[in-house]
Amino acid sequence: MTFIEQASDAIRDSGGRMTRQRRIIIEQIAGAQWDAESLYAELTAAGEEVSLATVYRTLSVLEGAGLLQQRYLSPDHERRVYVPLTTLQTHHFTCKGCGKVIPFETDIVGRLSSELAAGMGLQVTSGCICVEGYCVDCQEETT
Amino acid sequence: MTFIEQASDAIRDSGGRMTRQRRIIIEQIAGAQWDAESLYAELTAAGEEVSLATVYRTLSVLEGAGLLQQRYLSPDHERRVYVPLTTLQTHHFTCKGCGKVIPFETDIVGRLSSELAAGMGLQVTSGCICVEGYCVDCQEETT
DNA sequence: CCTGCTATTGCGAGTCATTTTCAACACCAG
DNA sequence: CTGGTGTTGAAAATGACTCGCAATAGCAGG
Ligand SMILES: [Mn+2]
Ligand SMILES: [Mn+2]
Ligand SMILES: [Zn+2]
Ligand SMILES: [Zn+2]
Repeated sequence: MTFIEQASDAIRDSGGRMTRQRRIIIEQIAGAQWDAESLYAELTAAGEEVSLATVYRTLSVLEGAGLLQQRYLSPDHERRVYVPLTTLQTHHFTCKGCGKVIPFETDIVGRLSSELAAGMGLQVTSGCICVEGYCVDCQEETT
Repeated sequence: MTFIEQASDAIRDSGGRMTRQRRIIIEQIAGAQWDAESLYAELTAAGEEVSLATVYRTLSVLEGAGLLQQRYLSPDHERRVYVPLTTLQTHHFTCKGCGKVIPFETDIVGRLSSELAAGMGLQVTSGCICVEGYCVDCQEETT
């Protein structure tokens, strides 16, 4: 079952409707992560008619359905992106030099959850990891 | 050397001036973490005269000097707080049940930095880790 | 196919934390 | 003291959303 089918089902199962706007948004985000503004810009540039408010609303609906997760790309909360859960659950490193976003995988949230559960009895339900610094290219430049 | 002395030195060393407003802000944040609005409310409640804009600006200056670090208390980055680097409490767990914020210490950012440096050559300069879930009390209630 | 109910949309207005503008002010080196 | 300039307060501006509401359009049922 594709991401788009999953999304349609999830929306219909909760009494929602599949609209033209939702369809184009879902198709666009099926392949990669997007933040609301960029996704909106991309769609309108491609001639699709949809409003920014609807992009925000649809991303929120899909997140509620468990099909997307929101992430922040840098520690200072610059940009909120939504990642489809079909892609591997990654976190992001943002280069302060060139702005490049480099995804990486880690089970650090899982490890932290275990530590907190064992040590303090805390039950972690969600976590956010954002790191920034300098990529290989930008480290060389400053040398 | 106290936090206040450190701050004064850092400000003067960079060509800045120690003003009445900066002094009271520095004294207040020397002991604990604050977000800008709360710090402002606390100071004005205590009869101190300072503007919210100056609170924001001073926190930013101190962060630039390396004396404070900003943190978000929950994964959805609701509240930004500044923590003095003299205290060791570095990260925060927010309870979704009662709103309690529980600080904890971990070298998990350090470990992640090492992993990224070794594996991908990335140089991490700052990172943010925020976790939320349920505290011990709130776990019991739902049982 | 119609139809009607109501979920959804578009657009403007509203939020809200944070930043900026700019004229008045106050540090502090000399 | 005093001038130069770093800082401040108040208000306006930002930016990233979120909301209100009338118009629109899915879609279940007939
Ligand atoms: Mn933001
Ligand atoms: Mn974070
Ligand atoms: Zn780079
Ligand atoms: Zn709790």
